[in-house]
Amino acid sequence: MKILPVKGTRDFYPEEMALHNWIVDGWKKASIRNGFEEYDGPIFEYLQMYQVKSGDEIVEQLFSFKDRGERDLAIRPEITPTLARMVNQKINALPKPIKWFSLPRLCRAERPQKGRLREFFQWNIDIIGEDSVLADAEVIFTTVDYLREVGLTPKDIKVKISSRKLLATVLKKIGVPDEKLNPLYTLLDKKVKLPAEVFSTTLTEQVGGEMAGRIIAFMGSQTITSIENIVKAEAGDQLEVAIKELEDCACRLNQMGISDYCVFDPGIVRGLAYYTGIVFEVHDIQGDLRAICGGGRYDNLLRDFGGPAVSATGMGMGDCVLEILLREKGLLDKKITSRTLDYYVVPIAGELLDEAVKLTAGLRTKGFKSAFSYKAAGLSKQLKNASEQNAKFCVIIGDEFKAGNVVVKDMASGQQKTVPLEDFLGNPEKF
RNA sequence: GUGAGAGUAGCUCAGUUGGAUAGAGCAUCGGAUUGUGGUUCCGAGGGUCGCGGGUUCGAAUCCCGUCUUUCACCCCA
Repeated sequence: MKILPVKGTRDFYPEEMALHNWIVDGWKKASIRNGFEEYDGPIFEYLQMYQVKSGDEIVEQLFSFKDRGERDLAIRPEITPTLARMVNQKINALPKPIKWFSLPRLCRAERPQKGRLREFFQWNIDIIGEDSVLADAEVIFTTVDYLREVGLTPKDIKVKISSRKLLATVLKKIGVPDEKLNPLYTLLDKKVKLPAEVFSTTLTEQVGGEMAGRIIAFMGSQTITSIENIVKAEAGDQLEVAIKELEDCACRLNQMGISDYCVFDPGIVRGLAYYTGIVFEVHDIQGDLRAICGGGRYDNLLRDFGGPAVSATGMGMGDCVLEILLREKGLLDKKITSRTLDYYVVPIAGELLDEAVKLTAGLRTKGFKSAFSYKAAGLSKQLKNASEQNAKFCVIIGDEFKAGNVVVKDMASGQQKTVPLEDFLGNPEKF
């Protein structure tokens, strides 16, 4: 009976695993050099935890089950609720600001499509307990730090930055009533995907022509300062605060040297309601992929999970879209493989296999990645095997072993020399 | 959950109007090659044509169902 892999899942054969590890290791290194510490939680939690933030419709989009004690559980579709739970549990004991990262494996019961599977990995970084936009800037910097390291340039991607606070205050000043804000966010979030006319008509249906015109003008703003042409800020009001935050953030990003990656874009809304301040997404410049990552400030989340009102800001990046983009940009063409060896030991005759096994074990004991041929096939074939496994050196055990010697061959240059086995094993790197 | 396209060897694909034993390249394994790799040459293995049903003298080919997959919608934490 043939059993297929489950829809929307991936098998990681060694080749794919090597690539996956390369991505995950990059995330990890970028996190650590930016001062984040790793955490993780269980891969399933109480189903209720995911309903707190996102409501009941979320249940349709995750894998849930009952355990034998009739508890409603769910495989984690995101890790932020776990983070909130973990931080809340120890909030008083943790030094602030809390800078944590995680590389969770997540599952969502959605229909797979481009850049979106039912099981995936996501890089998460969060800074908790710091109100300053410096924290938002640091989250953005860490994100760019990674993307830049893997070879993406300002010609490939842009960090589009806006502010939920800005959007909310602008909409209120324009005259949108509070109860219409959330449905409006959903519509505004779709602006780039909809034809301009459809967007305009739908918007007019929701708020009327006059407001719609001003909202469209706001959404088209190229700079932070030009917003005041549409709505006026007054001293001390929320709009002034929001503008100041965005300007401060831009200033920090400039100090950090990544301005060329960043752009103000009031079209960035982010789907869910819990964002409270700066929000951002990274997009490919061509714009034919979904967002590479998204994040922002969510100052109420810990409180919503039964903790104190502690501010937080963070980012999440999935592996699927990232991999598609890197492949399109030719950044995965270089060899990413787990098949490498320091030494490949070649016995020429069957009776020399004993020596090959002993020598290989000796090299491994000294910490060198080494392998031997299982059978004493022709030298030519064994050298070919060594090449295929990307061996740096071959150690040939043949006739010269009668005099206690082996031949060490540099696979890159082809040069080789005969050396006493004892000397070689004593200090392999010398040869 | 809704809609559209696709499914032939491990991979990429060919297969005439429905016709006889379903092919190629790459990959794998073996040999040329009993002391010199990345090239080359020769050979082999590998298929329930996704699965089930129907039409037909005859189906990889046509029809229906189903599964998988791709893309879009919903949603996007």
